[in-house]
Amino acid sequence: MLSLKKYLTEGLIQFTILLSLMGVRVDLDSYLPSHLPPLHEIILGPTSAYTQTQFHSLRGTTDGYGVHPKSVDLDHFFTSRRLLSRMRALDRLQVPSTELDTWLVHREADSSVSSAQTGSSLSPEGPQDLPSSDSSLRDNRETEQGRGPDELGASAPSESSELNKEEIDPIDILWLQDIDLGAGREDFESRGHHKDNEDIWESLHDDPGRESLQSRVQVDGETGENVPQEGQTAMSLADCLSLLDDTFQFAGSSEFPAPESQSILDTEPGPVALDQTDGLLSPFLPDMASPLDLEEQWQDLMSIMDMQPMDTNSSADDPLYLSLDPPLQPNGTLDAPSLQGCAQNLSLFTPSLEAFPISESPLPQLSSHNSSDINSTFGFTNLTGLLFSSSLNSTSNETSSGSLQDPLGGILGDALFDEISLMDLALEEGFSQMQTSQLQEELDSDSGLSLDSHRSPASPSGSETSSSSCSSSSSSSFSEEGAVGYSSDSELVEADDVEEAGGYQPEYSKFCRMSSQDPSRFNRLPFLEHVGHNHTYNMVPEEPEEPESPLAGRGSRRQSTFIDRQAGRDEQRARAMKIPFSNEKIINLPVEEFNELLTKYQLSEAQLCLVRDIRRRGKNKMAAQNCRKRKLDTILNLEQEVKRLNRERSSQLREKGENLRSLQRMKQEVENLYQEVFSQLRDQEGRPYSAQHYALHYTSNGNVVLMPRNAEGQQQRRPERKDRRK
DNA sequence: ATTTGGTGTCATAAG
DNA sequence: GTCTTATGACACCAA
Repeated sequence: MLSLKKYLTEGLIQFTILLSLMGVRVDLDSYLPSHLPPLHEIILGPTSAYTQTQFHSLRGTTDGYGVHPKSVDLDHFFTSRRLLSRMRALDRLQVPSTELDTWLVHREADSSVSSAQTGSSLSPEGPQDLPSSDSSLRDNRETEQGRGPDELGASAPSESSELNKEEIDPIDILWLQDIDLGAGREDFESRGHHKDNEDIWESLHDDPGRESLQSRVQVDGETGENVPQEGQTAMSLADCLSLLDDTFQFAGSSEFPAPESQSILDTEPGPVALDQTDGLLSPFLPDMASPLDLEEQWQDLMSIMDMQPMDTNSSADDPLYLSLDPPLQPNGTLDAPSLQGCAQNLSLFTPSLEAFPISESPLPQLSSHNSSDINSTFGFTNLTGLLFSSSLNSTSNETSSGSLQDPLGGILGDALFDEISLMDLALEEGFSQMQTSQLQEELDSDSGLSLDSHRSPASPSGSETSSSSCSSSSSSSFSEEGAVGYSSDSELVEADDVEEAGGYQPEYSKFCRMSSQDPSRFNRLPFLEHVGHNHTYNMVPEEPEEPESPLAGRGSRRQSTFIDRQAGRDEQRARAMKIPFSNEKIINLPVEEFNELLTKYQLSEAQLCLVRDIRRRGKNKMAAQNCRKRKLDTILNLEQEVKRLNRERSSQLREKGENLRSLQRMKQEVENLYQEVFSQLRDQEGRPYSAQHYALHYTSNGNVVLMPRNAEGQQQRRPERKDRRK
């Protein structure tokens, strides 16, 4: 019975995987036996991300920053923060986070990319932004899903949620492996993709005057070279390339002023031909006699793109032309149906495309970027350059290895992924530098962090006036905030924040406790007033000139010090010197009123000196309190800034990983299309072309040219050669 | 006995 | 020149 259950469970899981292949999401957890872990744990293994830790409750507030360091609840808060800081210290490690469920799946696909994301995207997010475990989990997932399409900038289908994509991801890997093993080919051939492709093609080329598959077949039939799939495949390749070029908008790149997509693919209707020419180069040029740097390669490519149509010049050594006419709009852009058709076409050759809504979600997002954004985001030249250089590398390897079945295979297999890895590294470093500089800038520029901003004379002077005005009527307002005279930005912010202000106010009252020695606060309390005025005999004499109280020293030292602290030494001195007005007035009166007060009474020199000292010390005491509070606020602001930057960093790392993955998928599709086209090309004798000696190249007018590899090196330097089309 | 944080005070610079 | 404010440094105290 148990084995039967197990069998059924495994079958359910496998069935779910199959359903996910078809884009159907099945929640199998509800069907699983209760003793089994959830399905995602069965598939992915148990993750700490799903372990609901109650560390959120360690913070009473949203993130704990509302708690002032001087809060009476500070022990509790710092305990929480210590735990959290430990978790943050695990930045590079696996930190429990609800985001893990997204990235652990990708780890299998490309560990190089996702590992960095996993480490970095976790630490600052997760616990800090989670007010409670339950709601945080839900919120995070919501934000994750809600943010996903936005970050992709895509009109992603609603059913292709983030989770769906992640579920399909490993399946896509299996698909790719099947393709590599040749299994996928027969598979989708057996599915009758020919017919589908033809349908798609016909739908895209409903006008008989345009290039149709049949016409291509006819032309190909003349030479006896091509089968109908070639045209479709070639069109798919062209569409895909146009998509890529459209997507990345290489034309706008100052570094690599690539031609616009329509310049590449804008082909007037004409007979499809596998012409022979000798003069064209291609970004796919695999064989490079001499290694050129990317700039030179691009110049060559540009010269090719700018070539005018060539005059026909048939020769035995000329490379073959394969004219491709992608369904372009009059303006040269691909309309939505074209995209759809391209996606479907692509999906026929690369079933993984069905798994990834690449034509819908990533591409529009990427196309929204301008070239500088792309460069800044990816930190590399462009896809064409990548393909170019990578194909070069792969070809150079091919000549030695002899395996030329996959001219672009090196792109994904070695060179491109290496470059992506390097790019990732460079991005990582650049990002860190950028973030460091950004942090520096913000620390320098942020007024909330600048001490100078707090040196605004407004608040102290305002406090001075307010307290002085209050002091004229009563002494009640001295120890109020206005008397302290410091109001920081963070204070205002936290006061505005309902969640965070709660912890701050008690602290502020505690902070105000620092002014408990102030006479006004002292006088506000009747019993303390009584102590302050009537128990001076407990005062321990501190200054020799002050007359000793006859009862001094009689009380316990502890009691005297307590009273001393409560009353204030200056207060005691003032009483000892029989100063006829309160210390509060001495300290807080404006200088004019203070001088007027001094002139009102006939004071001795010692009394005058004491009064001035009291005033100086009192003001300095408040200044010191303000200064310390300002320091604390600065520390708090810095801490919040660090937290914000950590969140920003993880978000950008996550976005970078998504972009890299979508780029890799696009490259994979291009490579698949290339292989598809190349493998179906036939020479006059009906034999397939050897990848060792021939390679497909891409021209500016949308043609794909089959060129001998040995001629490429020669023609690389002859970009002025004119295009020839039949 | 030592450490640590809070507080007051002084000295000094700057506005 | 005076007053006020800010701040580093130091000492004291209590936990």
